[in-house]
Amino acid sequence: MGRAPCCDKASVKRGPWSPEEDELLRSYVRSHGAVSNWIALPQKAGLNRCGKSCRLRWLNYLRPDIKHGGYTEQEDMVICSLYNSIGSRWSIIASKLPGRTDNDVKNYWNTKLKKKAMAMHHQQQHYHHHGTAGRGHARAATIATPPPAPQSQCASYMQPSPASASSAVTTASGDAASFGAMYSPSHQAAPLGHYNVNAAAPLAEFSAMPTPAAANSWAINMAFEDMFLPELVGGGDFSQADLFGGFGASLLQAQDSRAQSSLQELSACYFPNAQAEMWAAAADHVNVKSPGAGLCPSLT
DNA sequence: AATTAGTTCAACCGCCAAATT
DNA sequence: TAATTTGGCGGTTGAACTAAT
Repeated sequence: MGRAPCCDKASVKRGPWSPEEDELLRSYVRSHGAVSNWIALPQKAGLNRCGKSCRLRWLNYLRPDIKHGGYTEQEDMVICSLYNSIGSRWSIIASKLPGRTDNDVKNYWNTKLKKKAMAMHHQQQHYHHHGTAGRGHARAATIATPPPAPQSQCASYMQPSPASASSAVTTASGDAASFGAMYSPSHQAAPLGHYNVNAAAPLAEFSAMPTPAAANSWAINMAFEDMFLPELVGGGDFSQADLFGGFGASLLQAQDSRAQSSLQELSACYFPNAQAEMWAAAADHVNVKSPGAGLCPSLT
């Protein structure tokens, strides 16, 4: 037997909210401050709605500091960077974007940004297939090839990671794995901008970010892989496919202890449960000490 | 002008973990 | 300690809207 529903779904109103309902909820929160019990709120506020629905409406729409639409290039970069690093942890990603909600970021990614990134990837694939004849490996081509014109330059930086070249993209982990596998940091070039996921301050942690005036589009003016947290992964190859799939072996072979600890810290932050098992298994093969489980303090 | 296809996004669903009883 | 309640999250859905034919 499952748990009891939080409300009687047959009797509460569902679907789009009316302006009157919005006002009831808004005025209740305004007069009572932070809501401690959303389940009890509908009755107190005079709303015929499920408490969870009220909470969602407030958090995703009625909160006064919410921003809708109009995503900036900087925000795009934050989302792509974090998605590549941690996958679809929308609440964490949204927490780094002031005024954005997890639902909004998720929708934005699913409807627009993902396509944008995929298009860039295909563009890059086309460049390597047709513009670098005779070269066997995409990465080698990038290193050997001077930066071409802007549009092609974008493509040239879009490198599938070595891990993704084999079966990584077909992992059952879905978009996070495949996208991460496609777009991973593969060199330690000085980044135009990068994001410190562990920083408490949202957006401000970007350094030397191109301004909108200087950069009409990050897709063109920024090396895509530079967005992907080189400081956290020690500058080495690191992909979502590694994280979800062959996690232990390839990562733990890294000789740089600083890189190892960064990787451990990152994975411990976001995958505390699965991560403990993986490190335990990996420890059989490599002499690496497992970090403690639990979220990073900076993320909580 | 009518129809179809594609896109967007608010809202819901179901699960999980923490808090409470 | 176990059972229950609640908050929070990510995935999914479907109505509304827009563009294409």
